[in-house]
Amino acid sequence: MWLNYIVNTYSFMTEHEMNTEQKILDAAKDVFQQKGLTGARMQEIADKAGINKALLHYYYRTKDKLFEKVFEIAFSLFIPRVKEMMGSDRPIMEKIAFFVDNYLELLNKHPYIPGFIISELNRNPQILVNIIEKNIQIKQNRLIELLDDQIQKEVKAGIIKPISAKNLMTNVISLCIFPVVARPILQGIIFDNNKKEYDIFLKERKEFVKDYLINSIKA
Amino acid sequence: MWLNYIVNTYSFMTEHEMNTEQKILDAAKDVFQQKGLTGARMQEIADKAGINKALLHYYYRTKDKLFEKVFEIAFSLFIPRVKEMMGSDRPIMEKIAFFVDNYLELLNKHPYIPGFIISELNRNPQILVNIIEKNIQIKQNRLIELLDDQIQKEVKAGIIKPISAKNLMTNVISLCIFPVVARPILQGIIFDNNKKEYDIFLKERKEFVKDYLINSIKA
DNA sequence: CCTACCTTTGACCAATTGGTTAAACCAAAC
DNA sequence: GTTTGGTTTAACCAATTGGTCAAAGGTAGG
Repeated sequence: MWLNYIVNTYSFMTEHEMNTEQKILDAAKDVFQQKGLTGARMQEIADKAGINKALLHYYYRTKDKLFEKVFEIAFSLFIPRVKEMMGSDRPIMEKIAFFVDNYLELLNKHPYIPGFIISELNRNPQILVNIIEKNIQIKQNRLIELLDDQIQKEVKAGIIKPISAKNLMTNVISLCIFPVVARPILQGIIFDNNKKEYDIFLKERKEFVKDYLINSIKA
Repeated sequence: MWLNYIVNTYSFMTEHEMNTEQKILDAAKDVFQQKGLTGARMQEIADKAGINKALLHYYYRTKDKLFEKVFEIAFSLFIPRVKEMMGSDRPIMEKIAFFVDNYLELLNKHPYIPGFIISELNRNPQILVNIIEKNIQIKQNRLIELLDDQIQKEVKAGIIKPISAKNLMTNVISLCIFPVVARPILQGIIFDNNKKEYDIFLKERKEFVKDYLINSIKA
């Protein structure tokens, strides 16, 4: 089970219903992630969930509704986490170390979700607007402002070099996610398509990225 | 015209043919880029090219063949460029500055191509194998080895801090491409979906990334 | 047992989609 | 002006696909 989302949301359901719905979401997540909204087939999702196709439409009336749910779950697993991790009151350098550690672990557990989010969001940016409308606490402007206050204080205190919160956040996230999202290219071009070598590379990069980021801002 | 690829490849063609074929490739590029292989419709490509759908199949027998062509053109615009730019015999820091300048300019001209490549490659990594088979000079292992030699020399000479070529390349590429590829997310979450602000951010980031990368490796 | 309600299914449908074909078109060669 | 070759089109087709529906299955309460 990739997320006990449903368990929390619909705790009044019977065990049977929960299992079917969970099986559907699991299957849908796999298929949508690999083939995208337009490439996925309801029949394939039904097969993978071990149910009839009509039952799929019984639980989620349309393909779009099912997709929306899957996307929302994937999104809520990766994005709000940023806020949690960067919102504490520790020094910047500790925050970065903590973030890199945790985010790379999360990425290791769910390597296809960021690519899925990015792909589908590029295809239809409107999804994000809907999600943000539904889910107000996702807005992170305030986080960026607060983070920037903290950073500028630490800059003035001579702890770190001058940098904006937006640039720092972008750097941190880029260095964490891109090597996972662009794996086929980097593995193919730089690593001659050697999967094992790339796995090792990613594993070793965990410590590297942390040190690199911290050293790059240390005053 | 997004690329005079055809002109070079099929220079024996009449002007008329060239125009039709170019119109097809232009339209196909737009549609494939926005909707992906599975989301694109041959009818839409034909409409956008101002021709009949049957004519599309006259030039490119199948959707897959047309897609392959478009993908290959997009790919060859972005990937071999890395080799060109990193293959000179200048010092590492100059190479990085040159690369960032040129790549960010290229990205500004074709912001949707990297996302397109990454999306489709995640969906079907086999494409890359085919392209590399066809196009031997794309293999860049040798480049990485040479680059690593140069780096280790400069490290020993006390010019830059210790780093591997693979990590350095990954960092440079990540910091350049990710903010463009993940624009919908970053713009939505960090910039409250303010398109203009994000444009400014990307523009200002050009100098920032260059300085950041160089300072991060300077001994 | 039976009623009532939710779940599950097989059969079916209308619309879409990639692809084909035969005929029309058109420019250059003779 | 007619033949010849590639180019363009309208009409058509078979297969796929998201979605529906009526009926069957199953289960808890009376």
